[in-house]
Amino acid sequence: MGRSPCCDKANVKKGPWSPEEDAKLKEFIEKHGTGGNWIALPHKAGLKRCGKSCRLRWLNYLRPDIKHGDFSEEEDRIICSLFATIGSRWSIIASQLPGRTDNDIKNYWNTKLKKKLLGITNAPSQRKPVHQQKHFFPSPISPPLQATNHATTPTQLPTSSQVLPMIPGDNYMLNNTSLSTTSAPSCSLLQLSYYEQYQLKDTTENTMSFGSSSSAIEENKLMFPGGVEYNYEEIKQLLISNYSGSINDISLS
DNA sequence: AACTGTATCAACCGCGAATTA
DNA sequence: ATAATTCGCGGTTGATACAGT
Repeated sequence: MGRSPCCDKANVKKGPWSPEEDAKLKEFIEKHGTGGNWIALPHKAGLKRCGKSCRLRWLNYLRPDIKHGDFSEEEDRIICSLFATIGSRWSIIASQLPGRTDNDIKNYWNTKLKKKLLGITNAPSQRKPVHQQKHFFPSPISPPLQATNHATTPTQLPTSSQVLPMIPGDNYMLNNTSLSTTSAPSCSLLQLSYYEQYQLKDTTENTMSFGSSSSAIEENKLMFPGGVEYNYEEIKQLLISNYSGSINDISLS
């Protein structure tokens, strides 16, 4: 059995919303709320729209606490930190930025921020390896989250103890080995440590974890969000050279 | 001025998860 | 327990604006 459509496609208007439709939807929701049923809402509100379309319009544009306009440096930092940690979980990222919607952040990332950070040009061959990117992630790094939030849902964020930042001079554990960061690892490498626990994938999409025991690497490549590949050995050596602890190697076997 | 390529962003689509009957 | 329904998410598309030639 196929999935039933959420609405009668033939009798539903699509495309941009008119000011009149906006006004109708806004007035209805402000008066009656959503009633917990988006599918029934357009009929009640006198709109020839799909419920999903109404929901999207309200959440992304009409609701009163929406923040429009340019993103601040601080918002950039939060987005980058979270993207580095959890990837393209836009709704979670949006929950950390009051007034911003997941759609907004997704668009902003895809059209501006990604290019700004990766230094992407139209020619992929001009992409720089990670250690040559001056600001692969913004600096300085601030903790994106408080530890007490997001403790229970399946989409939970790492706690602040799981999410670095690593601070030069502090000590950290990696593979049960104590690391000292007195040599002040660069911003890029600090941020790479986010990937160590959560994001590192090889080209066969096996997730790797620098901090645990197993992974498979083929062709010595690491795949980063955005499809950028880097040489594993290169990154490993950079990590090692930036840690002043007694670590001899970062084992992935 | 006309045309073309690129960037932006609102909106749509399909899917999995959650909820309800 | 299970099928149907609804919600919410992330990826993608398409219309429009803008920049460059």
